[in-house]
Amino acid sequence: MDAIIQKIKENQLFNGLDLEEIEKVLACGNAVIQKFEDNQMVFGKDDIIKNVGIVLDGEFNLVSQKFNGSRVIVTTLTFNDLFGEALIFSTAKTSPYDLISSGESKALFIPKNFFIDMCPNSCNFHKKLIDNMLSILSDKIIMLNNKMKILNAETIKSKIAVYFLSIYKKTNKLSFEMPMKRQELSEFLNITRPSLSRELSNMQDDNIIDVYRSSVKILDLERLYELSE
Amino acid sequence: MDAIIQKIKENQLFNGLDLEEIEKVLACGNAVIQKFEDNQMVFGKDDIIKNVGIVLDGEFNLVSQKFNGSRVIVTTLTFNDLFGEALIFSTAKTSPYDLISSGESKALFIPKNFFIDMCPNSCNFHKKLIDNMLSILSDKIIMLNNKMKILNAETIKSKIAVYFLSIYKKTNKLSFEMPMKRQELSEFLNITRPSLSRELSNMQDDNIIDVYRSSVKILDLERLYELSE
DNA sequence: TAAAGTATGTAACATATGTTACGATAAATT
DNA sequence: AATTTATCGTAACATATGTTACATACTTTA
Repeated sequence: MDAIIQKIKENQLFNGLDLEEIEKVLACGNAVIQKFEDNQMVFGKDDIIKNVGIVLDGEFNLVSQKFNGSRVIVTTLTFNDLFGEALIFSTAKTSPYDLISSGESKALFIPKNFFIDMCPNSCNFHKKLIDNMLSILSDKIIMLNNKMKILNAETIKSKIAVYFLSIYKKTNKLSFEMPMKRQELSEFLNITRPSLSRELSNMQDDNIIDVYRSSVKILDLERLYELSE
Repeated sequence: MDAIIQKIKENQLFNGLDLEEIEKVLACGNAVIQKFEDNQMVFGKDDIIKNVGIVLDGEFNLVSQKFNGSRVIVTTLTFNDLFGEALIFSTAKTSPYDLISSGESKALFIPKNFFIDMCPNSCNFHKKLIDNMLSILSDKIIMLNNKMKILNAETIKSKIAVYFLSIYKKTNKLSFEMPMKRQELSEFLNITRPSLSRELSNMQDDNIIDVYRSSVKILDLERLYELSE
C-alpha cells in the first residue's frame, strides 16, 4: 500500500495531504485496488457510477459505442487520471460511455460515500479532500468552457487564434512549442489537417504568426486578438 | 430576510434544507444582499471571485468585452441562477468576463469561506450544502459535455440529431415541443437559421422527423441515432 | 378585424472548409 | 548511412454551410 501512496501523492485530489493522511483516506474510505486484463470493462454505458477511480498502471479508454457497432475512443486515461468524479455527484449518475482497460492495468477506487458522509470525528484531511474535489470539478468546468470557446469560433483562423492566445496567456511568452502534432491539433480544433495547414500558412503570409513544425512565434498579438473574436 | 428565504428555497444549492437551515446558512455564512442600478458592474474581467452569487431580482448579463470595444452578451442570468460557483473553487480564480446588471437588480452573495471552512460544530446542513455544491458543479460538467457533443458533430444533420435525441432521452417521448425558437436553436447549435431550416426540411423529406414550428415528432429513431454519430 | 411586427421557409448564390492525392522533409529503424 | 515510416505542406476539386433576399404564415396590438 505504501507504494501506491507514493504513486498517487502528487494527484490533485490529495493536494495538501501528507502521506499519513492519504493512508487514512484510503483506509477510512474503503478504497480498493483492482487489476484489469487487456480489454476488460470497468463500467459500461448506462451503469450507475458509485466510485471515483484513479489510474495506477496502464491505460483505460473511454469508448463510445456507435450505433453500427463500431467503437470510437473518446479519451485515453493514463497514470493519475481521475474518472467518474463528475458522475458520482451528478443527478444523472449513469455513464454515457464504456470504460475499457487497454493492456494490463490497475486502478484505485474510492467509494462515493466517503466524499459525502463525513466520518464521525470529521477529520481535517477529509475537509481538504472535499476542497480538492471542488477544485477538480471547477477546473474541469473552466477547461470545458475554454474548449467551447474554440468550438464556437466561427472560422478556422479564429479557432487557431483562440488556441494560440490560450497558450500565450498561460505562458506569457510570444514564442512557444505546441504540445500537439498537426493531426492531434486539428482533431482538437475539430477541423481537418489540411485545412489547419492551409490557414496556418495564410496567417503566416499575413505576418500574424511564424510557424515551423511545433514552434510558434506570435508576430502580431493585436491582430491575433481581433481574429479570436 | 424571510422573504428572501422563501424566494431561494427552491434553489438546487439548498436542496434538502428546511427554511430554518437556510436561515442559518445565510447567517453563519455571512451572506449579504446587494442592490444594483441598471448597468452596474458586479465584477469585471480578471477580478478575483470570492463569493457565490444568487440572482434574487432582475437580470445580470455576462459580458465579453471585444478587442474593438464592442460587447457581446455571453449569457443572461435570471432569478435563482448561480454565478461564480466554479470560479471560487478553481485554481485560476479570475473571471474571463464582466458581470453587469441589466435594470434594477438584486443578488445574494455567500462568501467562499463558508463552503471551505466548516463551522466548529460542523452542522449537518453544512454537509448538505457542500453536497449540493458538488452536484451543481457535476451537473454543469455533464451539461457542458453534452454541449460539446453537439458542437463536435460534423454536419448540421448530426447536430440536430444529437439535440433531438437528448430531448428524447430526457422525456422518453417521440413527440415533443422544442423550448427554443429557430433563431435561438440555430445559435445554440452554432449554425445559421436558414441552414437549420434547410436541414430540418431535408430530414423531413427523408421521413426521419416531422417538424412544424416548435412541434417535433421523431419518425425514424434508428436513423436519427445513425445520424447522431 | 385590420395592421403591424415577428418568426419561419425557401431559393440562388458565395465561400469556407473538407477531400483526395502527392511530394518534400523530418524522424525512426535497420 | 541507408531505408523505411511518420509528419507536414500544398494544390485541385467537391461540397456543406453561410449569405442575402424575399414570400408566407403566425402573433400581437390597436
